[in-house]
Amino acid sequence: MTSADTTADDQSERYDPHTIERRWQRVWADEGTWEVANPGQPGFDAEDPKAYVLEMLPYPSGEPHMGHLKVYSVGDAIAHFRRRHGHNVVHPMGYDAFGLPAENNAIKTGEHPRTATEKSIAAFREQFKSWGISIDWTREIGTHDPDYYRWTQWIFLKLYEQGLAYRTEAHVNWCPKDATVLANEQVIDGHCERCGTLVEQRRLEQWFFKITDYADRLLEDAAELDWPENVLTMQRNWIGRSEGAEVVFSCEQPALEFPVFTTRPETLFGATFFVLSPEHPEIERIAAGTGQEDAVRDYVNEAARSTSEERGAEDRPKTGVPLGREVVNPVNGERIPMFVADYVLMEYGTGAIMAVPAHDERDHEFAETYDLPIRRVIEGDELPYAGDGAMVNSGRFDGKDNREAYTEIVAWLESEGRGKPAINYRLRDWLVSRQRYWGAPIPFVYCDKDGIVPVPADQLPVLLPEIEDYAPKGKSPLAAAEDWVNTECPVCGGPARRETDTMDTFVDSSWYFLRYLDPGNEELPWAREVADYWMPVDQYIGGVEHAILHLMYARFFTKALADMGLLAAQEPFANLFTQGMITRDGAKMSKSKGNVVSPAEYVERYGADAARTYICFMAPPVKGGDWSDEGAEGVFRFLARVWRLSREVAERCGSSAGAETPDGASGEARELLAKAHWAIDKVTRDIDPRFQFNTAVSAVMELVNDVYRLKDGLYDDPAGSAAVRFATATAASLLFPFAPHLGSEVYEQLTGERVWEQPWPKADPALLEHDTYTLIVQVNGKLRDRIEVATSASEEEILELARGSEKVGAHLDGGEVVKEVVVPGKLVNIVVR
RNA sequence: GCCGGAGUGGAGGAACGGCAGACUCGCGGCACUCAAAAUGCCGUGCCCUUCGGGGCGUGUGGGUUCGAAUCCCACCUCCGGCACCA
Repeated sequence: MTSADTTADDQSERYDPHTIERRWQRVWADEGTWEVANPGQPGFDAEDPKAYVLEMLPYPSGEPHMGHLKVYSVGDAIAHFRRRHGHNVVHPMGYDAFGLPAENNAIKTGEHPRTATEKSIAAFREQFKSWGISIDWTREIGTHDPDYYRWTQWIFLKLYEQGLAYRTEAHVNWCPKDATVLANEQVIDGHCERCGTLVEQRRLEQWFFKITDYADRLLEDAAELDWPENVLTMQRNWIGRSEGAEVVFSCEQPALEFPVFTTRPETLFGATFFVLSPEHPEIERIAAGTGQEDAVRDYVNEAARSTSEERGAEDRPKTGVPLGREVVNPVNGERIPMFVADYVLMEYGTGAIMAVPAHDERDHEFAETYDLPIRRVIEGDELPYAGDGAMVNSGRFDGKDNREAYTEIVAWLESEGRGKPAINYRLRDWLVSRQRYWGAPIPFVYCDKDGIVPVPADQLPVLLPEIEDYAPKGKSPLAAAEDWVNTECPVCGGPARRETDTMDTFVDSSWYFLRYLDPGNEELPWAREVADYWMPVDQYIGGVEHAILHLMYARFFTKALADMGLLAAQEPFANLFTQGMITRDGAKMSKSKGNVVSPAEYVERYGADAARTYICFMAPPVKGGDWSDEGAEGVFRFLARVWRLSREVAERCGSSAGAETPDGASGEARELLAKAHWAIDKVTRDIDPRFQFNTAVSAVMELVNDVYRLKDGLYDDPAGSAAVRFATATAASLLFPFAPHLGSEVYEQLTGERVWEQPWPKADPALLEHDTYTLIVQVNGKLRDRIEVATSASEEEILELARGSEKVGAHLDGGEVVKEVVVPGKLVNIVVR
């Protein structure tokens, strides 16, 4: 179309999302429509039930992408839905503003991470507002704000008081490119989660949070959560609880005891050798004086050099070196040789294992390689055999079932003081130190006299110093800020040095949902009565990529904070919804593939309502969805169709106040009202328990299609006209959670009312019932006829009608009727032979 | 290897064990128009058809059932998670 074709008059007749969207956004901003009061504040209504609707907070980098549009579109629909069900809804927004990308940018360009971050925040905020998301903006936070990280530091100190934060030297994952340590959770296949660089092992003094103390509670309480099963499974696997026994092997020369963890204590008689991890602290002592010193040292050094990926490689042959010593098997006094081998990990169990080659695949492989004895102790398939069976070669346990032997052997070990039942976890403590600039400083100082000293709470926040050079040098860039580093000890007043590491940004996001509730509180991170009113989050929405990291850390924090008496909630997120990823041409959107669709571009072209509604319509939100420009445009056309309908209906039917279901309709008017109530019922059920927004939107499309189909025959009759107006207003009302601007516009046009102030419509059961229905008639399970029958018809009557059908008769074909199945309200199936 | 999830038209996707393919896109047709766009309406799984209808169809092969996309078993493919955790 050329501009010459467009007259001024045409313009006013065209659906113009920008005008409509700006108009309503201004109303909501001016009136503070989405602001909600806390307990004790004016306007707070204790009578209403509460709902905390929360999407995962965004990391502000550049501009929002489609994933953001999706998560906030989904969350906003829920927030609107709950509000119109009479809930006090808190729906806040903030920014996970510390982190590496801003800092890496600073290294490249010299731009302060704060400047870049705040630029991004401004862009995010502006776009979120242009999307019309119903956020209470008075609660906005940024985790990089000293008013926020002051409390992150405060919580760190609280954890320290409780013994849940500690500093120790440990083998840690080190990313040479980012020049920082990483948590186990941030190492993917031996590579840095962020930059993909191969991770190295280093031994460093680091801060940890003792999440392992909560392993059992994190595991048990997961059962109570209304979360997707796959997320719960991932968390269970990550915690990796295994039950077994600790068994003590002793070494005579040098005199040492070696506890090992095993899940198969009943195979103890099959232990034919013993293996230590290369990182085991006693290695050198054991090998000393055996003539194996050099070989062992070489092996240990080699293991230290190799990366965790090399060591973890799938088909890597087992290697090891004899230590030249023996340990004694406590069940039979047998001496078995000791080895050092890198298939034993120092981080799990005790860093030592008893090797049972007959019943463990790895031990078997090692025994084959080094020609070590293999002794079967459980009958069964070929070796290595990991199943159950009767015990053999196990002294007085022979012939017993292995499960039974398990219990008896553990009991016997315990009575002898050589073992006990034990539980091991895969979960490790959370390493939180980062040798980077752009994060919350860890609030401690080191004093020669007083050691590790927490910064007193009244001296918080420990502000990030301004520095010149952000480039990592193997220690934190903060170390260069001499004036800042050198301080005085809070205990003795003597000279002391500040901790120069900053916190993992997952610490920031482990409690943000609490700060939203009381963001202005200067005395405490939140007032307990406020948190206890709102918590837990009733509906949390975000990507499944945070199934382990963020969601586990936030659960841990919540439990720890509850244990300190700061909170009643034991779990942060009662319900979790994980949205699927939006792809383009079947592939993840990425700059390198050049298939990125930016929300801003689309919103500019078709409006926020169309963008949001399309996101909800393209696929069930839990699944991914492939972005198609044509499909998106189709939704825009649908919204325009609604808008045009609304103009026409307002003109033809008038815009009387309210949207009550008109009484006394019959014929097509009644049919339309019934359709409207069907849509109410369908949309309501699709939104709430099902999160099937795509079928909810399609139900509204069906309703609108029916209005178009029937309207011309109804305008002239008052009852018909009322039905058309009601159906159209209902469509707007049901569309509102997805397309809030257009929903508001149309609803106001037809009723004079504000849709968000109206309760969510309720389907009238009387209108969901029909006088007749289409009976399906099958012969041998195949559809042969459809008959319109009265809803009131009895089974006998239905059967009579079915038998009487000509089409059915043609298929009975003289066969013998052996069975007739009648499902009233649905179908008849006649079985012939 | 282990643990999840998913395979339905040309595409995205619908379908409490009971009409397979709602809704949308795309495509075809009609109306409006000088014409086009926009809009409105109709059609659109595949094959056969005497136009009444008939056959086949939800990854593959079996099974349960009056009846299976849906439940069960085996297999294939794809996606996600974990992976030397003793």
